Amino acid sequence: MGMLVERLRTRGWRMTPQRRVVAEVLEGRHGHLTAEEVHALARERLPEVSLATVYNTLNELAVMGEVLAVSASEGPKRYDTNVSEPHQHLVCVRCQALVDVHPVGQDTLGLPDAERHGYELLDVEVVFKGLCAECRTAEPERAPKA
Amino acid sequence: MGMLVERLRTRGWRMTPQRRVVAEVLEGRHGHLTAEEVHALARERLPEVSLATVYNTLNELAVMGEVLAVSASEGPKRYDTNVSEPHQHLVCVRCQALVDVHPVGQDTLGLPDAERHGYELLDVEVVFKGLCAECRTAEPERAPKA
DNA sequence: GTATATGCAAAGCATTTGCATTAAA
DNA sequence: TTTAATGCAAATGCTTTGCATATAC
Repeated sequence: MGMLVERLRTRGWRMTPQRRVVAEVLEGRHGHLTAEEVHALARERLPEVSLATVYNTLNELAVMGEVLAVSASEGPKRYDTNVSEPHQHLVCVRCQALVDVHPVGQDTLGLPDAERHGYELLDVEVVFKGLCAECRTAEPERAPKA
Repeated sequence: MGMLVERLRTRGWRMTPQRRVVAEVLEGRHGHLTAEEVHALARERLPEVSLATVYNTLNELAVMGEVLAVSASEGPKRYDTNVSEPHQHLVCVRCQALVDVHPVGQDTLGLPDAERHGYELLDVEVVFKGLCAECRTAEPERAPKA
């Protein structure tokens, strides 16, 4: 059984079959799944699990910092299980395929005081946009990829 | 009358009262308005204009590059009229107040080949997240600000 | 036993769309 | 006169919520 499930239980998270199965799906696949995809995979193991519960669980995991909700400008949110390693995203503008890229230009993290407008700076989100290899050649539309 | 309206007409854009009024609202206010806000302001001048038309018009302007659709992770899209000057955004995570900040760490625009995963790079979006001055002190929730 | 999670179905929000009507060119 | 834009209301896609039931602790 996964470390994620352990960690959550020790934090006093009430463990149910539904929550366990969601945690296991996330732990198994390191990807960028949508709520629907998590739901589909969770159902393979536990057919009764509802989409509402998947959403609730993903939101809780996000609050606990165990998962990162990535909102591409198009389409549904993706849930990123890679929370330990700092990274950024590269998204295909055509098919929404998403990959992790690793910090280059970390210096962007600094915004000079003169540019802070009184804000307390918490984070920077950097999203690279492009066309993935398949979309550079293909004509027809494709389904999004994790 | 604004230069925006002129420019659009010379590009062969069919000019209607609705479109003109939307263009004028955008030109008057340099801000980051939502579609609803644009609609409200447009109605002050032309009460019959519909929300659907505002959406259609904003989308067309975005395709023409006259406006930039900014999707904050929370809430509706903001339409940014500042398209000439390269800049980035700083968003309050609490009230969604949004300000422009000016390119620092432009070098982020480069993603080394080794990190490109076969993608053709088109753009980078950099969004700084923080707490605005008001939210740093205030307790109660506030309405979003342009 | 009690607090909390679940499933369902309905509501929500932002946005798009179909279609008959109207108006710009 | 032709081609395209409008308004409306309904449909869409994603996500949240209310509430009665079920269940982990």
